[in-house]
Amino acid sequence: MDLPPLQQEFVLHFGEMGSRWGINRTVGQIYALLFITDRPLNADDIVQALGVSRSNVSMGLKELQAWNLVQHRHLPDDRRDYFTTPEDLWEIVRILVEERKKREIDPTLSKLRSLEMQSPDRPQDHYAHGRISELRELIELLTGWYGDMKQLETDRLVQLLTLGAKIQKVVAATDKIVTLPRRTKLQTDSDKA
Amino acid sequence: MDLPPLQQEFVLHFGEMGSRWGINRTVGQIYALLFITDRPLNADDIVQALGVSRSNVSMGLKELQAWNLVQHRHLPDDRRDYFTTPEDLWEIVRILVEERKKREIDPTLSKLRSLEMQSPDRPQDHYAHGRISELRELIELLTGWYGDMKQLETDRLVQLLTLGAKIQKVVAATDKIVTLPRRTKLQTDSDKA
DNA sequence: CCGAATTTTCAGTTATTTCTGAAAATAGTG
DNA sequence: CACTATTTTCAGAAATAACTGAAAATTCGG
Repeated sequence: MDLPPLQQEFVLHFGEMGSRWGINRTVGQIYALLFITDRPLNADDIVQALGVSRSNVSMGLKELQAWNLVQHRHLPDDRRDYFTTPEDLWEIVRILVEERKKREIDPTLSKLRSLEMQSPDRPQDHYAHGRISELRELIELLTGWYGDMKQLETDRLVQLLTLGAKIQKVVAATDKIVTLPRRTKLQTDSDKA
Repeated sequence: MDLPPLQQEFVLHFGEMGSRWGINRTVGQIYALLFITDRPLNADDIVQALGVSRSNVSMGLKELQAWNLVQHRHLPDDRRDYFTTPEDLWEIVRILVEERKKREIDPTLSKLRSLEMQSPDRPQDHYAHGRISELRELIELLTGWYGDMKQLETDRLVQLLTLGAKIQKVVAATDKIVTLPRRTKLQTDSDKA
């Protein structure tokens, strides 16, 4: 690998982290490299920086493009493809979450719903059925919330995140003023009590 | 695999999903099985249900224990170890997030901070330095928010999630009343404008 | 402390994923 | 359309991860 120390350590770290998230090491490294580099890079720049094969880079870029995680550029008087990451970190977060949802959450929700439909309530499936419903409800609650949050402009989102727990007081204060939607059926501590 | 259809399909699905998240398929299957089963299971029950080797189950359970994801039980007049998942789904979510944070986010934060320290501002590192700071700030904001949220009782949390985007109106309404903490340095749309 | 029941470990095997070089495909230029 | 630059594909090699059976370790009742 042919990179200055700061960049190298960064790239290696995200290569490692990537592999814990089911992302292959090289793909993680390519992304990290694009992320900390000031200008668009072409495939050969990446080959040189990371010391992996040209074909590996090609496959890695293809993967990143499938995830919408890199932007494609062309420089004047240069036929080669150049790549960058979005400047805006929040944009990156949004894309990551959105793609992950599309690939993992949505199919899981379909599967859970289909499982609830089929198998018309055999007694030995009772418990499993219940757990599947609970899980589906939980995921629906979380994805519903996410759907709301993703509409927000970055400014508002940062504001909410910064508020943190204080939000609770705001809500508590306005509890009786604002009309709350009906509660879900998810079991909560107070249900048990 | 020796399971009724509903259970089998559920278990297979989460085995698959697991592998996309860097969790090995068998571990995912074991957890899914414990999750939809009404009673604690011992290792041999799992061997029988999933059709994998005893040693594989032993290693899988060890992994799940390291992640705090299973509860350990003993039944009277039985020396074998029995395992279950928490009844409360929210508890499972909390554990998952907490462990993931411990293993992935916290080390990443340390790494980013250490990178910011070292390499005393060589000009060619300027951009990388900036990106690293931005990323660190973003992660700090998110983990700070998470730290706040995890304090909340399930009830309150569900309430907030259910409010969803409406929360924004509440905040907007009380914007001038509640004292907001200082804004972070993360770039936002309005900074650019 | 002995022996049976149970769990864990681990070296070797198998399966899966990643990576490479070479060849094929594609795209741009004159 | 031919030529060159560039990217993509893909079969096989290399690396990694998962899985197994057998043996070792542990636990517990007597």
